Amino acid sequence: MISLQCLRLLQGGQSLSRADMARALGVTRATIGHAVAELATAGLVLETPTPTPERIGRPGVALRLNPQGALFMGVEIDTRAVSAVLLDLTMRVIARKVDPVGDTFHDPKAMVPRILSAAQSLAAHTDPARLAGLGVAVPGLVGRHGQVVNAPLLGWRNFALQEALQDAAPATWQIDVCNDAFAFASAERAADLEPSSLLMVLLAEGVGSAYLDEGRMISGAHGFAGELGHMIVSVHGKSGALETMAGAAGFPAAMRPGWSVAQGVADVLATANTPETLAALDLWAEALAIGLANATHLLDPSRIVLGGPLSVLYPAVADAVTQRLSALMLQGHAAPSLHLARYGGEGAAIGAAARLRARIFALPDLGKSPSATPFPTAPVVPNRANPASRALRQRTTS
Amino acid sequence: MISLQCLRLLQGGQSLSRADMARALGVTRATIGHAVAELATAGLVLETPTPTPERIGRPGVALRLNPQGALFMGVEIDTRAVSAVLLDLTMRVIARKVDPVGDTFHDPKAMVPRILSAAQSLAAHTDPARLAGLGVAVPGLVGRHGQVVNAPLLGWRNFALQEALQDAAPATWQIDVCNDAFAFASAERAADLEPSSLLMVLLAEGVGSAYLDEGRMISGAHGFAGELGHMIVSVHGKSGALETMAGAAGFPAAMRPGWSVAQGVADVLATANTPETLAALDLWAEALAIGLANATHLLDPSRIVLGGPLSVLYPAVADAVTQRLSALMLQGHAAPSLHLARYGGEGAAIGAAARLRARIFALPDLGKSPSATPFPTAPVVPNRANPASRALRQRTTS
DNA sequence: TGGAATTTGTTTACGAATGATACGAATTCC
DNA sequence: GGAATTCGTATCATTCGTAAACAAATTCCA
Repeated sequence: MISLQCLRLLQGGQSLSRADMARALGVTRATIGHAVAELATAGLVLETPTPTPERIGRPGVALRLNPQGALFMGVEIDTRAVSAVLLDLTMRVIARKVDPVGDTFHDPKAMVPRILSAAQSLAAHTDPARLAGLGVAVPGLVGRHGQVVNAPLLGWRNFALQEALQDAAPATWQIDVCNDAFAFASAERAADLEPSSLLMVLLAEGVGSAYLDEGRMISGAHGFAGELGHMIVSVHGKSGALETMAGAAGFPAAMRPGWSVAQGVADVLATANTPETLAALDLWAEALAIGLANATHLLDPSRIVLGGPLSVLYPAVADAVTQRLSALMLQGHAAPSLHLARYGGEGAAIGAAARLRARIFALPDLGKSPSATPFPTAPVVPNRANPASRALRQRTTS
Repeated sequence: MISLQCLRLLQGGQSLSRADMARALGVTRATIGHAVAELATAGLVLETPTPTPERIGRPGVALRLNPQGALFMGVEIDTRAVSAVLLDLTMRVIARKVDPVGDTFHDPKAMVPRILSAAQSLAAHTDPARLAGLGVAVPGLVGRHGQVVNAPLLGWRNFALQEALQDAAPATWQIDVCNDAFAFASAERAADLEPSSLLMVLLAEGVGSAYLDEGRMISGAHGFAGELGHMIVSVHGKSGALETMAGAAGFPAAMRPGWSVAQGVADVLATANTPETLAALDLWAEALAIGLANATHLLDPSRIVLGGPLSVLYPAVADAVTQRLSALMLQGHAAPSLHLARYGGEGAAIGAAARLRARIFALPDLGKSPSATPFPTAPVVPNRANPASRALRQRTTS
């Protein structure tokens, strides 16, 4: 129990000594000693070559996450490719693979082996015992059990993707299928040091979102929360779903028939000074500001993070959006800060993997009765009959 | 730790035997025996006169919450009165007091003693040692620390009400100041047996809301979440904040100058068949449906509960609202069910008290290090040197 | 009517986790 | 080089929960 708390202290990449942890958790150093020994034999933490002594007294031994302690695969599915990444415990991408799909994306059943083969080729880079599992991000409505309820872009309806993957994948892999905005938000969350109230807005063909309240994902009763794109807004007298105005599919002037999102965005940037484009951007800014204001009044995030292909247009309208957003805010209601996402095109795939990573740090749900350990705690280096307290000491004793 | 879990099992008013609890929590009966003895000496649970033997074998002893185990006061503040209720552990109102305020409500500082005197007169009904504290519901923006940031109806700005009450109230009282919609939602939540994803919408002069995701209140970064009334919507070409269309202050045709909400509502009901009123109700239904659809796409509640004075008009438009709401829902997105609130005019006061009650059942926040017990566990009947296991047995041994 | 079967609640012995305390180790200060 | 300080560990006591056994209260059935 305490060992999990210790692990959580290292979650953000910090280096702490045992004594630091003891102070942070309000327990004795002895207790931390046991917990760390446990984590070390499980291969989840490492001692680092002691950074800076500085203070008087015996310097502590810095502990950090073992990057190789656990590995996670993340896959993003869209109409062009299956993009997969392999993530280590410190959130570093250590391998990637993009597998273009032709027209096969229409058939979810046919995509299952494609997803798994992309994953398998990443899995080859690492020790299978350390591989926690596979996360998949899908653009569309995904239920609590990873079933794709409706993914209009892909043309999928009611397909139990998580179940299908679970059946076909190695039994040791954990499988998690989720909405792409949820995944993207998880990536941002994992990179945060402290939990915050964060609204992730994914600007792609549609407009998706995910809200993390104090670091906790708000998924709703069915897992469908965050459909910001379907909010009805009215811009310059025209009323309709936000994503018909702020999403790529409805971006005025930019999205010519047959163009990809990237082409449209490139064209907008190339013609950024023409009156036509300026007007279109202004309309976009207006729609965005109203949508974000509505979401802010309902959710009160401290930060809004914009991601997705269209978000590269945001700097062009940043001033207009923030200004209108502030103007729309209720008296006393603080306008959240607006940023671009930390991760770019790979964000959803990284986030899908990050969701699995988060399980390792997740507090047990005290609501339920019995729960298995989130990760098999097999030692990286099998040591015979060690009293656990000697598990680290290689560096010190050598 | 286990004793809290036992308490939580009884939260909804259920009667369970020790063996039932052991099965539910996946622990041995011995463990439950200890935990229950602890709860019994703390005066939080009681044995009941054994309801129904039924099954073969020795019948279990039914346990339930001791209604007198803890008492909570809740106060609602509006422009007409300070309304206070005294709630027991089983959510029953055991005393009430309405203290009309004249024009003094404008001065928050002057309201502090009025709130406390109303509370004191309720506190006289009960044992001070069993009185957990006082919850206060305020119509307006309330920050995380119970400071009223902006309450337009009352004309309050930036007043640290919780702090002021804490200073003036008896030191043993816990004080909690929150938004009225949050309070109302807490009342509904407490009456639920299972945690659900519930959107509470409070239809008063303004339109407030509160969302509970799987039973957990979503309060936002500053505690300002739920300002549904400030969502910009467009109804029949007219665009503006939802509460100017669906709130009493902006209810067309009904709210004549100088009328109270109650008068306006009565007038609407009296003239429900005139074309004018029908048109007004239709507009109201339309605005409500759009607001609820927007909120549903963002939050995905399984239930929406309507409360507040205006909610009595809802049955007149129920069909229109549910129909339009369904029509606006995204393909695959389930429309939530719509209900009227369980509690009427006292809902906010009851909810303010229920928030304190919820603390007794709250799981400890594993994020923080040291936490005091949420409730002083002084025995109701001081028994000398009892080995705790004999604490109940009165009924059995007599 | 009286045992057999069954379920409940408690008791006793034991194991695991954590705190308290003491001690050796590693470093700075002087 | 010694005093001061901090770190990590070892040892013992305490607390919490389990396992197993047992007494109690009831139904079933001859």
